[in-house]
Amino acid sequence: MANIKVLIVDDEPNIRDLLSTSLRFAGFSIHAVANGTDAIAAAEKGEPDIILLDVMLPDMNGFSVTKKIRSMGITAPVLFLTARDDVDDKITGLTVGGDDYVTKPFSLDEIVARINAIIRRTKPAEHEDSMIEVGEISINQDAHEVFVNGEMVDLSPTEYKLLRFLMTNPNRVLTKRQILEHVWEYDFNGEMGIVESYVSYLRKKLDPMTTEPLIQTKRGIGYMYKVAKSGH
Amino acid sequence: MANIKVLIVDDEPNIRDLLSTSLRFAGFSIHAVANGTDAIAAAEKGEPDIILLDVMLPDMNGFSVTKKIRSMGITAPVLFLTARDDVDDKITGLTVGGDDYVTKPFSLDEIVARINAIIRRTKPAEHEDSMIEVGEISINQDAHEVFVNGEMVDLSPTEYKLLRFLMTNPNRVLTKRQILEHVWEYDFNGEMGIVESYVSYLRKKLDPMTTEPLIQTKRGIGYMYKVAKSGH
DNA sequence: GGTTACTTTCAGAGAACTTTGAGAGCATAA
DNA sequence: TTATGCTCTCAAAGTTCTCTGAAAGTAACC
Repeated sequence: MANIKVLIVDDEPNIRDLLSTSLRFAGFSIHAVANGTDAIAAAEKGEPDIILLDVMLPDMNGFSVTKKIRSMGITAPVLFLTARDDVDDKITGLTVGGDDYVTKPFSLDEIVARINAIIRRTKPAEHEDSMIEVGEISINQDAHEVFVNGEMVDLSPTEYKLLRFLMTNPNRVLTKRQILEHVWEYDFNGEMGIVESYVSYLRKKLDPMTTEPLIQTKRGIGYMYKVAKSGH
Repeated sequence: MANIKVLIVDDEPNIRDLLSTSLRFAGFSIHAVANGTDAIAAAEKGEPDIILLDVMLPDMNGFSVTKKIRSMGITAPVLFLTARDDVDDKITGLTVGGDDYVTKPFSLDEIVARINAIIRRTKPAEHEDSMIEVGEISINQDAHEVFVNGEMVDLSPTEYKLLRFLMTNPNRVLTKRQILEHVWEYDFNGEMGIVESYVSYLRKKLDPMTTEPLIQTKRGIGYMYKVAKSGH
């Protein structure tokens, strides 16, 4: 993957750090600022490939920022961060370009998935594939569709995200905490038992269609999506 | 392996010494401090590759320390040390990026394994292989899987840890006390007979699949994982 | 051989962990 | 409103693991 530059704009330091750290770890180049004025300056100077933009900023709102940078000839797509209540026609109307939006609180895996989806759409040359195929299961990330040996399976949103996270880390044990922190929203306050529940749901739906169970339990640690090594 | 610098942050002198000594022995460069303020200074000056950070510190908690050093542009991954009770709800959001956590009381072997796992993930270039291969047995540390002559063996968590410790010290006699101190948690209060029990479990599972017994008894001292010297 | 000290193995109680089902609460759609 | 689906919690039931203690086995030494 080419080096993708992401500009993060959020006034809450917690969110900014959370996003910076985990997107940097996901392989993106990060520049983070706290307000609209800095965002406009950074967009002009840094030539980001994508902008993560909080809609509520202290000095101006995200839409004004977008209009301003677009008028400057910067076409980088914008991924808006917004509170759930603010998702009205303003946003849905604005996501015409390559833009998209995510509601707070989000999950880290969700943000990474959305960024990749946007890059896929806007830079077809240097993207990652929208299909994830590991073992007997394949996922179409654009359509959110899951196929087991060619047959489609209906998953709830959470089941889908959990499966996607497991499949992007095949043959590696993931602790329940890792799973919780990637798949669930960052302010989730509940118990890890929910991971166990959702693994159970996934197994119930997937195992009847596979030749062998795909999600292995690693007692005392967590779970692992197991695939036979292809190749040597 | 490149020289890995580890910054240890813990206010309990016992724990600090325990960690310093055994991590130094494991080949890391160590710098140890007792509080958050010193940790921030040391992180800035020493440029550690990884930070071992107690969550409960006298002056500030580990979360604040992490935020502070991350906001200074230091991206070193953090391995949090935390009491088992605090894991439930307070730590969510901590293990971003390459971070991980270990609950107190931990075992020394566990700490070394986690550090190596984090370095493998964050510095794929200069890491050690996730496979340990000694004699007829190989261990995949990512998947926590053990193979004897290519065939997989199912081990319990403690059996796995014991075998890993023996295999990282081949052809060296390990006293029962050494084994107890590395494989079991540091506050383990029981008898050394448990080492004998677990060696017995391992033999029962491994010996039927090897050409000769691999764990030798050194009467009056301890045990040794024996391998024929492969031509250098 | 006989004695002693150490080691191996077994069996079992209790603890820890996992799986699953039932259901409350909530949001969404008809 | 009612119906449907989803998320999450809780608890019961099942499973596996840990550790202890005792009995049987083995090596070392006199």
